[in-house]
Amino acid sequence: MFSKFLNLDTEKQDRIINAAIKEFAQKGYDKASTNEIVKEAEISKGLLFHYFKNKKQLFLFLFDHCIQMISDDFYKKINLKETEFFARIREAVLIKMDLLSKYPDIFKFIEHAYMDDAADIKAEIEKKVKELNEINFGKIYEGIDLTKFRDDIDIQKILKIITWTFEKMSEEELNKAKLSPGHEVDYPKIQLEAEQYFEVLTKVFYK
Amino acid sequence: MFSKFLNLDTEKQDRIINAAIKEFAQKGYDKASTNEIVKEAEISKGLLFHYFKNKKQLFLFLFDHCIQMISDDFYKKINLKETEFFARIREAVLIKMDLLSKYPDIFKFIEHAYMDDAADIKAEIEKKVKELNEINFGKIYEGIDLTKFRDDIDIQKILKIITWTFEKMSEEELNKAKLSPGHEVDYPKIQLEAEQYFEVLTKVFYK
Amino acid sequence: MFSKFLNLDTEKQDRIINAAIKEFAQKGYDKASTNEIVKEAEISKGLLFHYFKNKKQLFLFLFDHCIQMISDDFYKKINLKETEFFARIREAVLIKMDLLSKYPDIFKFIEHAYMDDAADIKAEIEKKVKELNEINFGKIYEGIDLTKFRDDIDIQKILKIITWTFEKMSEEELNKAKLSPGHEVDYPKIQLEAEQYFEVLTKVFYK
Amino acid sequence: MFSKFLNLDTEKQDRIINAAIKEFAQKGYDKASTNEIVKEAEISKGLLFHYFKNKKQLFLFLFDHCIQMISDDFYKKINLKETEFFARIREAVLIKMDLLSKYPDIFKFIEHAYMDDAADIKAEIEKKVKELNEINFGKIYEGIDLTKFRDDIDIQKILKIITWTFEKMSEEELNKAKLSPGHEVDYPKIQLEAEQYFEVLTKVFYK
DNA sequence: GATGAATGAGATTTCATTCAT
DNA sequence: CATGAATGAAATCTCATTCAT
Repeated sequence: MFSKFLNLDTEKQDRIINAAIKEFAQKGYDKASTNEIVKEAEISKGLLFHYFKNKKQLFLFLFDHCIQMISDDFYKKINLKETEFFARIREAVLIKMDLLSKYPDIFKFIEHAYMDDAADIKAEIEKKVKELNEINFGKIYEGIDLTKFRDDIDIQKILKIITWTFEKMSEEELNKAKLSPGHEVDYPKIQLEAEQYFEVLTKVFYK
Repeated sequence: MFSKFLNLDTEKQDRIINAAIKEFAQKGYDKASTNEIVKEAEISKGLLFHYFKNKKQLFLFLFDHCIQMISDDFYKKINLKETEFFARIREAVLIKMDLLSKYPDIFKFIEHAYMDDAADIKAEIEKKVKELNEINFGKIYEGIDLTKFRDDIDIQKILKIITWTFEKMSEEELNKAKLSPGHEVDYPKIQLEAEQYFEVLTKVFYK
Repeated sequence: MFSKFLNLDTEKQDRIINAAIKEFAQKGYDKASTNEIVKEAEISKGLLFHYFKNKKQLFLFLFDHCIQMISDDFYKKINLKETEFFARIREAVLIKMDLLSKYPDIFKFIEHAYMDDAADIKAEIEKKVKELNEINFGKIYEGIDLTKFRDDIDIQKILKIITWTFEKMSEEELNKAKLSPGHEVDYPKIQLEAEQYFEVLTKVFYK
Repeated sequence: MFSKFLNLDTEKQDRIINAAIKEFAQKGYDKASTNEIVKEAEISKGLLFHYFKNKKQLFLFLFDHCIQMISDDFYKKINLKETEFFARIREAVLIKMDLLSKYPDIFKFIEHAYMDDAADIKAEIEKKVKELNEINFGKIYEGIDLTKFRDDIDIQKILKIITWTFEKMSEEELNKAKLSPGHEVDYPKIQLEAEQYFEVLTKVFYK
C-alpha cells in the first residue's frame, strides 16, 4: 500500500511525516493543507500524491504510524512484571505523561484524529480506535493480581471505574492547560492529584 | 450583539436557527456551508451576514442558544427537592437521555462544538464549556445530603469519581452506537448499566 | 435551471457565451479550460460557477443554446411553401452554407459536441442529438410533393439516399477545406457540385 | 523512427500495443493516461518514453499499426476476382462487419482517432485518413466491371452515391447501437437493410 | 431591511515528461 | 536497457464575505 513511500531514505520520510503531522495537528483534517505540507517538507506537490494517492490515505497512514510509534514506546517502557494494580496504573500514567511531553505534535494529531468528524475519515478511524482500545485495555491489565480486590463487586466494573477516573482526571488537567496562557501542563500537580485518587480508590476497592 | 437578529419575528428566527443547527450538526463547523443555511432558511445571503457578522459569530450565537435551551429544559425538569445523591443523579441521567432523544440535532451540534477543532472557535467554545461545567456541577449537586457519605474520604473526590463514572459510561455507549449499523442508542441498556454502577458506588462510598 | 444566468444583462451573457463557445470550439470539452473562459469573458472564476454549477452544465447549456439559435435561424429562412423536393433541399443546402459562414464558431462547437467522447457529456448529448435529428428530418421534408417520385421504390429509402448524398458531399468538402492551407471552404464549388448531384438524382428517382 | 520498439521481442511489443490501444479506445486521446498504459503493460514509465518520445508519437504509431493490421486483413479476405460491382461491395460490407466484431477495441480506437479533436493529433490523423481513403476507394473498386452501369450518368458520381449510401447506413446503425442499452450492433438487421439498398441502387443505376 | 451577483484566493489532484541511477 | 522518483503547471470547483441596488 505505502511501499513506495517506505522505500524512501529515512531522512525524506521523516521530513514528510513531520510536516504532515504538524499540519494535521494544527488544523485538523479538513483545514490541513496539502500545499503547506509539501512546502514544509520541501517536496513537490506531485510527489506527495505519488506516495499517497490522496489526502485521506496520507492521513490514515499517519494515524497508523503514530499509533504504532506511541504504542511501541509505551510497551517498551512499561514493566509487565509489576503485578500490583495500582503500581501498574501509576506507571502507565507516568509513561503517558512522559510521551506526551516528548511527542506533543503526535498526541495532538492523534487527539484530532479521534475527534475529527470529517466524514471522509470518521468511519475508518473509529474502527481502528475501537480495535486499539480493546487491545490496550487487555494488555495494560495483563497479568495483574486481582486477588487484592474486594470479592463482593464485579471486578470488571471496578477496573472500569478506576480507569475512567484517571482518564477523566488527565483530560480535565489537559483542558485546564489549554485554557491557561502558556498552555503548560502542570505535570507535578497531575501526579500529586493522581496519588490522592490512588489512595481513595485503594481504600474503597481493595479488601 | 445579536439584537438585530433577536428583533425579528420568531418564525423567521426559528427558520434561521433550525437551518443553521441542522447544517452545523451534519457537517461540523468547517464544512458547514453558509450557502446551504440560507437556502434552507429561505433568506438571502446578505441577510445572514447582516445579522451575524461572520460564520464564527453565527456559530457562537447558536452554541449559546442551544446550551441555554437545553439547560432551561433540564433545570425545569429536575427535582431539586430530592436530596438523596443517587436518586438525584439517576434523575439527571434520565432527563439527559430524554432530552437527547428529543433534540438530536441540537445535541449533535453541541457535540460538534465540543470537538470541532477549527482553530477559530476552539478557544471560545472551550471557555464557555468550562464555565458551564462549573455551574452545572454546582447546580446539580445543590442541596444534596452529604451526610450519608463516608467521612474518611474527601467528599469532592467522591463526587468527581461518581460523576466521571457516569459520564464515561454514557460516552462509551454513545460511541458504541456510532459504530453500530443503525446508530441506535440502546437506552434501556444504558439505564440498566447505570443501575449496576449505582449499586457499586453506593456500596463503596456510602457509610 | 439557468435562470440566474438568463437574468443577467444581455451584454454580459453574450460575453460569457461567446467566450465559452470559442474555447469549447477550439479545444473540445475535455481540454477546454474554464480558466480561459473566465479570462476571455472578463469575469471572476467564482462567477462562472455561480451561474452554471459545473463545467458539464455550462456545456449542455451552450449546446442547447446553439442548437436553438441555429434552428431558429434556419426555420425562419426556409420557405416551406416550396413543395418541390429538389428545390427544397437545394434551399436547405444554401441556407446551411450561409449559416456556416455566419457562425463558424458555433458550428465548430456543435460539431465538437457531436463528436466529443468525453464520457461526462456523451450520453446527454447523444440523446439530444437523436431527438433533434428526428424533428429535423420530419420538418425539412414537411409538405413535400412526393408524387413526382418513382412508384416502384420505397419512398423512404429514396429520401435517405438523397439526404445522405448531400450530407456526405458537404462533409467531404469541409474535410478538404480543413486540410487546405487557409482552411477556406470553397462555397461556389460546393454549390456547383450540388447541382450536378441534383441532376443525377432527379434523373434516377423522378418518374 | 520506432526501430527501437520494433526490435523488442514480440511478446513485449504486444503487451505494450494492447495496453495502449485499450486505454486510448476506452478514454480517447486526451483522457488516456500513460500511467495506466505502463501499469497494464507492466513496463516502467521511462521505458515507454524511451520507445516513443511522447504520447503523440505513441498514438500515431498505434494508428498506423491498426490501420495496417485491419487493411491487411481486409485485403487478404476480399476476392478481387469478383468484378460485379454489387457483389464486390456486398462482400466488403460483410468483411467489415466481421472485422468489427473480431477487433472491437481496434475499431473503437480508430473511431476515436477519427473523432478526437485534440489539436495535437488532428492534423496528422486527418492527412493519413485522407490518403487512406483515396487508396481504399481505388483498391476496392479495382477491376470492377463498369459496363453494366447507365451510360448517361457520370460513373464517378454513381460510385460515390453508392459508397456514401452504405457508409451512412452503417453509421446510422452503429449510432443506434450506441444509444441502445447494451450497445449491441444488430448485424443481421444491417445486412438485411443493405440488401434492400442494393436492390434500389441496382434498379436505378444499372442499365 | 433585504437582495444576490461578484470576488479571488485557495483547495486537491492529475499528468506527460525527465533524468540520475 | 530499464527504472520509477520527481517535477510543477494546470485543472475544476468552493467559500465566506462584500456591496451596489
